[in-house]
Amino acid sequence: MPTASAGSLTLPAKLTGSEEMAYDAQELETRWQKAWDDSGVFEVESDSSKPKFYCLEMFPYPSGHMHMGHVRNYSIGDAMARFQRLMGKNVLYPMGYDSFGMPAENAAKKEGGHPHDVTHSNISSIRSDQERMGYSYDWRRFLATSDVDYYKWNQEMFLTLNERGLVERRMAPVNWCTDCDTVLANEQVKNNRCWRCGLEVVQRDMAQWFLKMTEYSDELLDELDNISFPENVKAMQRNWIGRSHGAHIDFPVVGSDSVIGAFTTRPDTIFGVTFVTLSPEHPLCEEICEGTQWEEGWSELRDECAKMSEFERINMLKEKKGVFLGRNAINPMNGEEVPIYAGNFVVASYGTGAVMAVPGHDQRDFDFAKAYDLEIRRVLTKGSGDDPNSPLTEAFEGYGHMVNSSKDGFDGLSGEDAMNAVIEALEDSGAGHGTVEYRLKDWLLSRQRFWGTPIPMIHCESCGIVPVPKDELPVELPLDVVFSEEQSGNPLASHRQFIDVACPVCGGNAKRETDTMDTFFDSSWYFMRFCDASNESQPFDRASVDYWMEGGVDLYIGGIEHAVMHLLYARFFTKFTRDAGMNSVGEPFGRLVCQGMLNAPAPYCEKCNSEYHIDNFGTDCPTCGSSLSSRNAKMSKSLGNTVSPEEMVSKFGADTVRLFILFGANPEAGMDWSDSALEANNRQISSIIDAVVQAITLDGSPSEMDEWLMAKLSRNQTSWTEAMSDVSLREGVMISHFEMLSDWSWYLRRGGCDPKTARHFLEGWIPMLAPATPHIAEEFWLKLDGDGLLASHILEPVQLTSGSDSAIAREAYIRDLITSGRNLRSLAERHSEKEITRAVIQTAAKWKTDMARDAIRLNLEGFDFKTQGQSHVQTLEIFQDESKRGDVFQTWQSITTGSKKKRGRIHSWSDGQKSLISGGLDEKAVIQENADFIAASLGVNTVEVYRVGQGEDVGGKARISFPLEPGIAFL
RNA sequence: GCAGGGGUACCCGAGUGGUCAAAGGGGCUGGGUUUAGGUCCCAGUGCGUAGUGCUUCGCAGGUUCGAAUCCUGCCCCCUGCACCA
Repeated sequence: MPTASAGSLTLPAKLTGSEEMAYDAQELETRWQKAWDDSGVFEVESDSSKPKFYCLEMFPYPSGHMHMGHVRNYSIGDAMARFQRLMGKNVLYPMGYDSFGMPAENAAKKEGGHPHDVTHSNISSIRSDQERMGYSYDWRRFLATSDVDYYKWNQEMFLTLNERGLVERRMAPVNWCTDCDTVLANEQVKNNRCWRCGLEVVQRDMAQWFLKMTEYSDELLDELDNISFPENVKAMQRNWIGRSHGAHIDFPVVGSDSVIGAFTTRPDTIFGVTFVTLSPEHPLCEEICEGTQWEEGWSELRDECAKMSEFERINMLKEKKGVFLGRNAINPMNGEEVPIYAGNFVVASYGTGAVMAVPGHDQRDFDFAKAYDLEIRRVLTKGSGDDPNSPLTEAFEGYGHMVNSSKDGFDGLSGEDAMNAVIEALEDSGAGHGTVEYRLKDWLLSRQRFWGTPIPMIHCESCGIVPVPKDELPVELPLDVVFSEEQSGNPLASHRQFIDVACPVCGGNAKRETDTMDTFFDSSWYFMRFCDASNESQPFDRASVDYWMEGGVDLYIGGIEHAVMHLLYARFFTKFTRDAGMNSVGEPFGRLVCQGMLNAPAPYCEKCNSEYHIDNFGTDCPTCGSSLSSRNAKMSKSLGNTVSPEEMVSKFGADTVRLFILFGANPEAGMDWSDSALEANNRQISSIIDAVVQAITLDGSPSEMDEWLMAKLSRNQTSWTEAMSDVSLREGVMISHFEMLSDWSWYLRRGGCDPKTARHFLEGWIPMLAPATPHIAEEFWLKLDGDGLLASHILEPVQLTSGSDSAIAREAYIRDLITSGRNLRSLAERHSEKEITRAVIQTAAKWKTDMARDAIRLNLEGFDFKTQGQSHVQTLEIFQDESKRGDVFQTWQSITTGSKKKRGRIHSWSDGQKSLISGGLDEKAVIQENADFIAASLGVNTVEVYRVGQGEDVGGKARISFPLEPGIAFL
């Protein structure tokens, strides 16, 4: 038996009925973890003969320990990886660490030592937490981005980017975080605050390294239509890239050679321009007003805007403010002179930092014009009834027909036509052209920090900036660097041995670049490295990446916080490497799933509408003093409502934690932590163990329940496979861990006891338990004497047999009978003076079931009951009996067309019910055979059953009896 | 303001045209088990009723033989972006 590697067993191989499986989760789980590890069962290689599945989680930053958010992320991924292996896929499921970055550097500063050591001890601790959860990673593909084995390829990729003209060093106003002592990329600034530390960023002019991501703007945007990302992530990326189509229009400055270039998305409003607005920082401002009476006003405005952060400018300044700059500009379409203003609402960094102002058709310009008494001109009408000369009370921003054009050939045009006509005219006169603007900026890559990949560039006194030759890589981070709290800035900058270098071109004195790369560079291609993680001659082999990443990573799971940053950079990298001939992939992630928040109870004050740290449980609100209630809030350190995975695992075992996480909510949904629910899941596992032990030790003979059980297994497998394939893990787990168990219970309750059936059932069921709870599943597999490790087992779906539908329908019939019997019994009790002891069941008269069968057949043939039903029913033999005519009509109607409120039964019967009727189910016989069970379920001593007419019409129930709905009288 | 996602029973939450008075879980109620509590098991949980009924899925209309599900308008909530020209 290949399972020998599992070591000593908790249980004897053969169980007797009374024995219970001692569930020692700690022992059992670590034993199987070791068995999986020893067998190397999760190690994979490219294999073009098998369909592949690349399952990946956003790799973690190695802070001290794994937290619940990680557990959720990886439990989802592991369930999917294990599921896909069961489906016969070649599954790549790797794990690594995003280990460069500030926290390690800060820790080193605080505690002394080197970030390298801090990082490595963190990695081993988080890795052992992951191993304890039983995640099925191919650990041979382990990588840590701060290892030189990895970051040397960062440097090579950087040089490749440089070769392809995608690297640029330029002076630019950049976002600077004083707390982190470094610049930040646009994507890393949220509400003008640093994404990591939350401090407000300031603007500085610095020479920095940029990656020209904007070269891929269009593809990054357009390809969003073809990939399976959640809509909100797509929306965020679209928003971020911010493509707008429009025109660039040149407005010459009167009495000067200068020209103001303005971008507009609405060239159709060109004739409505009554002034031009520049951002106060615009270089032309000074030139225009220098030495005039207007200069002072402008410099005041500029200083006022500069003092404020961008955040304040947006939120505090509701009022439009501007100053005239003393000169006019010429509208190139009509030669009209319009005044030039500087305005506080014009953003320097978007478009050209200059706006052609059309107050009639732009609300901001309208407000500005009102404040400064400028002309508001209508050049579009809403419709035919709209008077082109009536004054506007607000800007009309929609599309409309051009009017009041001071040039022929434009009035009457609207929308696209109008815009195209204007663009064409501008292009003819050379005063402008159609163009596209993007909100996306190039990626600011350099960081003034130590713990990152050194940028492989050299500053030579005579040759300028020179790339490090590829064969001289890596440029290693020195280990002999001293960190201390007093020291700020990058210690590389004062490390002589690192800095001083000979120029690779001329051999003269040169200095190394001391900036390091943004750590998002590391995570922009790690998923490709995983495909070929031990390659020593290149970042990755093209064939490996093409195999594993065809169609992208099949499932990528992580948090929504990376919707713009990481996901956009990774997409850019995949496109650049494709164009560099390193792969043919193009899009990195085929399907992205963003897991929801994990919440846990925290003290909550309804009055103040805020949550407090859990230390406040049992006290009054620290703000207002009213009593605190409890509410679920995002698990966070600040609220202290985090739950330690280690503690939960040591208490309940990894399987319980995994089951709870997966059953608690679907991956995308938010999820509330609940101790009682966790315990309930732990009990569910115990119930499953009991059921499996019982199934293994079953001792009896076959019955008609066997077919039912196998039919249910088959159906459940089908719906389970569907749910799991779709990453609807909650639904999947509900089937595998709840419905399967309740089917088994029903089987037993109904007298099923065949060991052979039980074994077949377990062979189908146990693999379904593995994705969520792999350890107990593996243990069951061993107990069942299954073939090899369950971890490498491929599930053969159970085939439906011909009688499946009716077996299931038959049991459903009994269930329905009991359910309605129970309801009726409580009614009967009110009408009965003595205690109820027996039930008399009358099944429908033969003519009724014949009629039902007839109707089902006719319905299949496309018979039109509405028009032909009446005449058809009159041809029936039973109709000739005059005393029954009313009843016959009514029954026919109930079966076929139904009443106003209730549909005909041919529409409401399930396929199984129809097959019972068509197959001539003998209801009386079914009830008779199961009389004891039914009697017990209905709480009566005896059940009598006969067909209407074959016995006394007890309680007048014959009237009510209907096919599949017998009349029941309680006595 | 723009974009995306939502509003389902006491609560959470599944449900995209008929098999829906609506899965599952929690809570609550009753019964069993127990010395008791807890656990566990069974049942109930819109109203009505010795039965085929009535009323519900944010609000108001509409399409349909039939709507929680499709369409239109409105209200409210969450998330992201935002004087982006």
